[in-house]
Amino acid sequence: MTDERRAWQVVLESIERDLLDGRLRPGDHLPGERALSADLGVGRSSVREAIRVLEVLGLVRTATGSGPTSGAIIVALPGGGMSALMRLQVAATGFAVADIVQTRLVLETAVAADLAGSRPDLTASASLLDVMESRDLPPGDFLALDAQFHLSLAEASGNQVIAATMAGLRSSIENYAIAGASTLPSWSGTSARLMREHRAILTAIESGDPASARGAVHDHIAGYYAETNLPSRRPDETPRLVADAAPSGA
Amino acid sequence: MTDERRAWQVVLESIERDLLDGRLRPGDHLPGERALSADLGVGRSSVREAIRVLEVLGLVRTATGSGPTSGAIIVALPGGGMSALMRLQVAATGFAVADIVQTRLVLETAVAADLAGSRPDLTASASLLDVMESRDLPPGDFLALDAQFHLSLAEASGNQVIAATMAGLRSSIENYAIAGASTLPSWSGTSARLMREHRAILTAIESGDPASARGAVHDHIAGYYAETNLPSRRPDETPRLVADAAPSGA
DNA sequence: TAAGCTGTGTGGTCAGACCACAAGAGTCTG
DNA sequence: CAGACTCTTGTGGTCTGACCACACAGCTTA
Repeated sequence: MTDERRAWQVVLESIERDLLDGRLRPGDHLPGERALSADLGVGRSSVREAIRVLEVLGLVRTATGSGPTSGAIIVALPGGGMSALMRLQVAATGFAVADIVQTRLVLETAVAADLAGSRPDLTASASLLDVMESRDLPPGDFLALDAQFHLSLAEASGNQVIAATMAGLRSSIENYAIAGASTLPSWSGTSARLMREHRAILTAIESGDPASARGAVHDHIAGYYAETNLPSRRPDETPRLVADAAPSGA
Repeated sequence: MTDERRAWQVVLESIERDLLDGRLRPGDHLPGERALSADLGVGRSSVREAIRVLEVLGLVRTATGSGPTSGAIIVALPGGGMSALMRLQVAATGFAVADIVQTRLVLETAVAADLAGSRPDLTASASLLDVMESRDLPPGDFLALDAQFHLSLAEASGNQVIAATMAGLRSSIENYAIAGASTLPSWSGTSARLMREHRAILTAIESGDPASARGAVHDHIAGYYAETNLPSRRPDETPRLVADAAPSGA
């Protein structure tokens, strides 16, 4: 009964320890799969399962071939993992869409208020708006730029955690946002309103008024989702009663 | 050049589609690994890599043996995956501890303000405080209960996304919180203060005053981390310049 | 009837074999 | 000598087949 941990968890823990102790840093290569397998005394398939987890979590990037860009490299890109996690949780009804939207409201209003207090450089955000306003875009393209705009505000705030979380929240309900666009009475009218609201958000931030920045963001997000009638939860769902031990996770 | 996607991504996408289309719901069993392998035309090892990802993300639970509790079962427990993701991102310096704390502030103050407005049942939270005050606890045990208390508030708000995110944020800096405790001049003094602040938070919520609830939570969280001088970022870190394509994630 | 045993199907793991790929070393050619 | 070419090497990606430990279901046995 030794070996309480699965073999792949041994690999994951070994890599996590190397990260915490500074033996592995972003940009470094992981040892090859065969070498890790031999070092840790586990099969190569177990090593691969651990690396797969790290890849989905946005911690490593893998590439075949030879040379300095090949192999598994530590990258620490939080966005990808957050998006995958939240999208799948929404798919499995672990997350309700309404909760996602509410969380967006909390985070984005906080970001806007923070930016209004610090007056950062928002040229990147503004140029995104220029692109959106330059020509008529189909809903999919428009919403993609819209997402980029919101993300750019989070990045301007300098908080990587909030930025990554927002990216994940957004991508998890991307399908709902796009599907909702097709139910609108007038896409051109809605998109015009969204663009006005975007400008209003920037104006409020640049005027240094946290309260009005917060309000502008709130109305912008809440307005779109109210207008598109997104599902609060799967209608055919029975009350969730899934109670079980959480996986020991990494 | 067909087969743009890796084999394990094919499996992941298939399962995600089944979830979205309602063919798989929480509580259901996944087909066996060998069956999935045959159905999708990929090797069993690729199926296992996909399932491993789902397990770490908190979407499935696997068990050996036979019978209704064995196999891979959809569970949709967001907490575990969020914790693993954030802990590893912190380990890889993708997330700065200061950003984690700031995000906690944003989310938890919002939760407190929300609770103050809705007057929910907080007996679970209160009984946790009773336990914490019943006897002198070592820092580790105390902080574990402290985390549970904060989580219970998020759960009382009913927002699963915020609750899961808070759990992940908290666990990602658990080590820092515990390490910080040992640097305190007087643990008993600090813990007494923390307990007072916990009661103050509950009182503010129950009095229905969002602003003071928000303030109480803010001071509580910010105070502890200011007192423990947690690292803002690894000191030996060069400016991060890791730019790379994000893994296509699931 | 009740206790024990065995069959069967599950995930967990390993070993080995290929493949495609990309860089670098070495070779050939002008 | 410089450039283009070829081959070697090492990487991750995948598949196959083989075990193991485990847990339940049903049968066998006392």
